[in-house]
Amino acid sequence: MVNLKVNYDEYIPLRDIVFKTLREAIITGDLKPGERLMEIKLANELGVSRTPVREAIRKLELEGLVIMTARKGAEVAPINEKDLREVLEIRKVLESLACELACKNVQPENVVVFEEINAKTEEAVKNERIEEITKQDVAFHEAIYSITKNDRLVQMLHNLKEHIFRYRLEYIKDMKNKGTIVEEHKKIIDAIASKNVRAACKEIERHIEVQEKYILNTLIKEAK
Amino acid sequence: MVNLKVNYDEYIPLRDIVFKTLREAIITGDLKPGERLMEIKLANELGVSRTPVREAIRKLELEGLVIMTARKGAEVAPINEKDLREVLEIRKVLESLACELACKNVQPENVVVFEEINAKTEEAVKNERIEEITKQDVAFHEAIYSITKNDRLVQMLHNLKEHIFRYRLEYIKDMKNKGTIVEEHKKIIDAIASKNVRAACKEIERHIEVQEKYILNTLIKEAK
DNA sequence: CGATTGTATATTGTATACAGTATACTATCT
DNA sequence: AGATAGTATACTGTATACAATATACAATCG
Repeated sequence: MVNLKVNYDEYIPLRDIVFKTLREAIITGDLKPGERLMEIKLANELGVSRTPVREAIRKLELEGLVIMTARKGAEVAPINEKDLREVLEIRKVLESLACELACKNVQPENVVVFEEINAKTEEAVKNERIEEITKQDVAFHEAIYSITKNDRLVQMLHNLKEHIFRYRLEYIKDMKNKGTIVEEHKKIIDAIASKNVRAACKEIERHIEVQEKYILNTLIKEAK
Repeated sequence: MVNLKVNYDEYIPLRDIVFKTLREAIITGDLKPGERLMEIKLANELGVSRTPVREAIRKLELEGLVIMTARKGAEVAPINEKDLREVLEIRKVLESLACELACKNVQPENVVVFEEINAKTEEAVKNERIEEITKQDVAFHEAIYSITKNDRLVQMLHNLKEHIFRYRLEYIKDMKNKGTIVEEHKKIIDAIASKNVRAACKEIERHIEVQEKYILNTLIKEAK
């Protein structure tokens, strides 16, 4: 018999496509903070009916990317310093937990992967390829997540990272800090490789704090 | 002029009512793990149309309380040891963060509130009033959250706690551990009152670990 | 001219209708 | 009898229709 498995993952409901599309638009800033999300308009633009749009908005609401006002509708959640601080405060302890779990589960082959990613990051930094730096940075953190064996944690970190992205796109353009990323990642890799939980947590927290500082600088600059 | 503020919070969309109703039903076990959530059936039972039911399900999906299968529908997420461990692992670090922030922000009057709640808990334990113990336990943790000044953290902890509730209802009935709650809370209060971050974190983590142990015991017993 | 009311329009909230797929059951064939 | 195909039914996915409310603008009154 031929292996003709009907791939169930193949079918993606419109609501999920709309959800991802809108989320992407919010994260990239295509939809600006405060901008209203009008169902009919979005439906027309996306070529679907209101139903999938509404369902997508419900999810965005729970993710905190849009704010609902009863009978008025949804608007893109504002970004501000308080929000950023809150998210990073949480992300810091969750990334730290991820590192702790990574220390417990790490295998030699994982370390190889970490180092490969970091080599690519270094390369990207040399060539000043910002897109690539971002991509590899994400890949690095994902690689850590993947060995935590805590699916819910991974999901939550994904979610938080998307929020950060709303800010980070600006920050990453600031090339001043690009050199330190590689070094910071190196320290984290070493700590995890040697299963040094304390050091790993310390380094990842510092790593996030560095980010925080740069992003806040950018925010303040923009406000001026 | 008369103060006739039209309370905007007064109006609650059906989808939110349905959402809360279904969530409650899942948490209390009224809707059992694995049970299918059929839209028409639920709509009829609740006396609404499918639309608000669907939107509520979308939110439950993102909260992880229901699992979607494309074109088949939603079913109540199963509860199992892995899920519980994952949630508690996360909750531990987030509660710990909450305590850390509480240490930073705590005022004398907050401590008074903590102690009042714990006195009520002790009273409830004496009278073996399980409902009341649960209520006061929740109030205690909420009281800590309320001084963290991190709204997103509070929201996430709320969410996690609801998941735990699916398990805890069983565990709290096990009266063996009821005595220790008051002591544990006392230690946490003292640590926060003296702004001893390290001790507060240690105690809250231990507090959650105790819970975890009891819940897991209950789960294993039930599996038999 | 400013304030207020009335009215039209836009938008959300909710219900319903229609289309397509999955599931269960029955009938048929071997 | 067991397997397969056919068919009816149930349910989700999507679109649309209708109702209620918010918003903006014009008309009216003082």
